[in-house]
Amino acid sequence: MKNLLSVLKIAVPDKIYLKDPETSDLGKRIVEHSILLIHEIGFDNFTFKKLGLKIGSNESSIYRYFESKHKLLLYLSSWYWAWLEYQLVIETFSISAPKAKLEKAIEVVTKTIAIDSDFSHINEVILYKIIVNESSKSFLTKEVDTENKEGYFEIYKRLITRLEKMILTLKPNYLFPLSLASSILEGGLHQNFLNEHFPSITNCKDGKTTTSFFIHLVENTLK
Amino acid sequence: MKNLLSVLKIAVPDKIYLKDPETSDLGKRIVEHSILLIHEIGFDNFTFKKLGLKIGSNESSIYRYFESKHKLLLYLSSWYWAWLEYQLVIETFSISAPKAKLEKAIEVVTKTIAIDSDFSHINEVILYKIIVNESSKSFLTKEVDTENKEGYFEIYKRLITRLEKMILTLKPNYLFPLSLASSILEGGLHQNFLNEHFPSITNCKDGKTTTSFFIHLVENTLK
DNA sequence: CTTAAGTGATAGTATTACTATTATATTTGC
DNA sequence: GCAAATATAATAGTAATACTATCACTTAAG
Repeated sequence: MKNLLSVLKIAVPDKIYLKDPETSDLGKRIVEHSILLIHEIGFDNFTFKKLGLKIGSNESSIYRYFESKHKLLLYLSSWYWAWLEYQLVIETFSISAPKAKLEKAIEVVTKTIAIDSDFSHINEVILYKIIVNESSKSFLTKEVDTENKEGYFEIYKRLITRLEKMILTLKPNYLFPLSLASSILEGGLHQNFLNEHFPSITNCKDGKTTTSFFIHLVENTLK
Repeated sequence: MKNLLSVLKIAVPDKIYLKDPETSDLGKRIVEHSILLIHEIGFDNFTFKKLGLKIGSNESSIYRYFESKHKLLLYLSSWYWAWLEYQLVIETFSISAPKAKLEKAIEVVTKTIAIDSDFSHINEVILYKIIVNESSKSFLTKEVDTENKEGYFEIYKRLITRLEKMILTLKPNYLFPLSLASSILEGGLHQNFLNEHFPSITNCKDGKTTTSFFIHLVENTLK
């Protein structure tokens, strides 16, 4: 995993940024520290000015990479979904039994990320927390339809169709494979959000994991 | 339904507002037109100044009712959840068979609201669209834990525990009744969001409803 | 060694999300 | 019917936000 990712590059739709942050030291520091700062103060309170201060750089320089903080959030989200897609593919690749394959897939996309794979400047544990707490804001906007047409959500949608395929392999005549797939993905994030902020309305705690909830749910649904 | 609601008042936690908007004509116009304006331009672009302009009133007067636009969103969300709880209770009250009761409950909480009950100044069809597109922003903030302690999400949580009870009545030994309940509620909104903005990753369209997806899901899960 | 590209510094703008103050209009209690 | 309280409106002001524009300087590439 580590080896492969040191060769491969996580590919984010290039319309999201003005200049690819992976191509320079400053770009990498912008991404790295934006994750830390958004986690620290929340996306709503996050500004490029504060980030500039944190990395000892100038606000105007950050604007050369991302035209707005919203685009930066889209970048971080896309990066995460691409990374997760990669995890999904390699972890399920060698499994041929449809049920076991889908189970592994559910595990990959619903588990809380707790270990940083440490192959890059990006801290996946913190990034995952941002995804749980902020990623919905990337599509809950008035501009979502235009941005969708521009391709900003391609990776996310591709991830869902990957899950869809696995569901259909297990049960070809199931009527809601896409809805089930999107429910697993968003629902997984939501249960982990509840676990953190509203523990009184989730059972995914005290040893019972979000993954086990969804595996049980999906298995019975597709039985 | 109409008759009852003309006697009853939808009760929103009173810490959410500075002055109860139900107690004055201006207050009602604030709520009524904030729904229309948020729907029109989106919550992020919505300001009290624009609302004041729209209702021919002053920004400062609106601030006497709500201390921020975030509090207004909390108010609208709470109002909707309270209204939905009321629908849930009266629609399921007379059903004693656990399975039929839960089915009706799922129907009530996952269907797209298309008819305004017209008992008040609040347009429920438009409000529902705001809930689908904006309500997550009411809890996706850095202040969520403090606000939760203040009781701003009580109605929402109570609604989920109502669903939980119905689930447990049908299957007392089920391990995830709260998670299933919260998945139905948030998942229902999310599928309707996808239907509107990302139709390529949902099956809840073309005659197949969100409700039928969840009824199938829940029935199999609790079998 | 010239040129282009990247970065930094500074300034400026319209808007936002409020707070504060004062004035005016309306309602209520006696 | 009138004073007092309350509600609303008008205006001004503030710090911060989310940028854009310009210019200077430094570094890297041909």
